[in-house]
Amino acid sequence: MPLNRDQVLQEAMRLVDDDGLDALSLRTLAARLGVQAPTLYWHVKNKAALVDALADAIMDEAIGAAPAPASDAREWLLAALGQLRAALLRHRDGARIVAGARYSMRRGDFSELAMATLVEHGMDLHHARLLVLAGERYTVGWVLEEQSPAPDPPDFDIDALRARFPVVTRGVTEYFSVGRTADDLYRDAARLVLHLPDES
Amino acid sequence: MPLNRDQVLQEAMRLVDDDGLDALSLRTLAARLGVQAPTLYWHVKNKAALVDALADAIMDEAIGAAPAPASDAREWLLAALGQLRAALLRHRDGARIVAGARYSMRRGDFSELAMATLVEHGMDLHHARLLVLAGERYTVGWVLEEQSPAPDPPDFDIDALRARFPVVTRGVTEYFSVGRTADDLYRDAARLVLHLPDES
DNA sequence: GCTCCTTCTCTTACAGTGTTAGAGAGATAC
DNA sequence: GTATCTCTCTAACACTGTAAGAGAAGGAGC
Repeated sequence: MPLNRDQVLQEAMRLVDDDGLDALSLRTLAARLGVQAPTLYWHVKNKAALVDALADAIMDEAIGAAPAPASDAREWLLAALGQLRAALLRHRDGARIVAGARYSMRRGDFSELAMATLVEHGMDLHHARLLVLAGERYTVGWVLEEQSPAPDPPDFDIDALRARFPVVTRGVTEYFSVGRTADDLYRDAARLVLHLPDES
Repeated sequence: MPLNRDQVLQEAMRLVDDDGLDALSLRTLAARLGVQAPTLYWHVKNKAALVDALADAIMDEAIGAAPAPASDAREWLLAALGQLRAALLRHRDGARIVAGARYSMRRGDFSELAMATLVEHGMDLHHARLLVLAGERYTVGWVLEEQSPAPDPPDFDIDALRARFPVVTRGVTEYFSVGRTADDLYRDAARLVLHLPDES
């Protein structure tokens, strides 16, 4: 049975999940599919289009996981953005893939869904747009940072950091000292962005 | 007179500004400096370190342009983030460069400056941290999107977009129909993120 | 003057990348 | 039985980052 496009995309996603976006080469992908590299060009226009398709797949997960309309518009948006973050985090380099996508209609689909839902809840168009734009870009920027690999020991001198960034390190220890998690941090900052009442 | 590291970085930045990050190869950079590619390894550890240095340079511009302490803490942060955005926009692919930097102390310097200023203004540590984190990541995510090249005509069918994204396109036309600019959009959304009173 | 050492640039080479051109196998349609 | 379509192949090109090591130029110490 011949190879098909879906298998290519699926295996590409697996490769990225395993070894990261930088490890995605057409030759190694082809090898995992038991095929030669140029064969992939039958199923996919080029590498950029392949990565765009991965971005679409990730955004599809986010859209599919979007919550049902809730009582409060802003709470709904927070939940939707939380699902976006979860979809990005689910795949290694997910934020980089989505942020780097050239032509992704799914990005627009997510915005459309979010704005339409807010407007349905009675929010005016102007505020819905600002809120969705801010929320999306905040979230992508956030996960981009979350997924960027931590420096290794030689460059990671905790004492030097404490000396150079006293206020920041105090803020970090203050935040996490009471058992809060990285998820809490995203959510707390997101609530701030979306003008939702403090919860912690 | 021998080449030195600063000239390498300066020319690398010029190359990126001219032709984009994807056009930055050690061979073309070397050619512009009248030198062979491996020579660059004397001045720079490797290409990743070179890009990190570019990120540092961009962040230095942002830090150097940070405003003097103002009367209102949040207004100050808005101005500082505006300068961050300006520094990113000043260089082609600036946001990609900064977002992709592996080991940049300057990122921390910016956060430290921002948080320290907010705390000096009397804001409590907890809120300063959330606000700075949200503001920075929002801004980087924003400019990342701003700098991603627009699709070319074949893929850019305005009518198809209007049909697929009715609410979004209505929002876009509503916003820009009264003469507002892309700068306004960033600022309006940023004021929302930072809980500053609406200005437009 | 001579030697040593440091600083900087060179040539050569390697293994890997995305991508194109075009040949060819295998099934299907007429 | 021939033509067509679908899919995979081989071979090659131009390019990438990077390593190894030779060699030129200049100053330091004697």
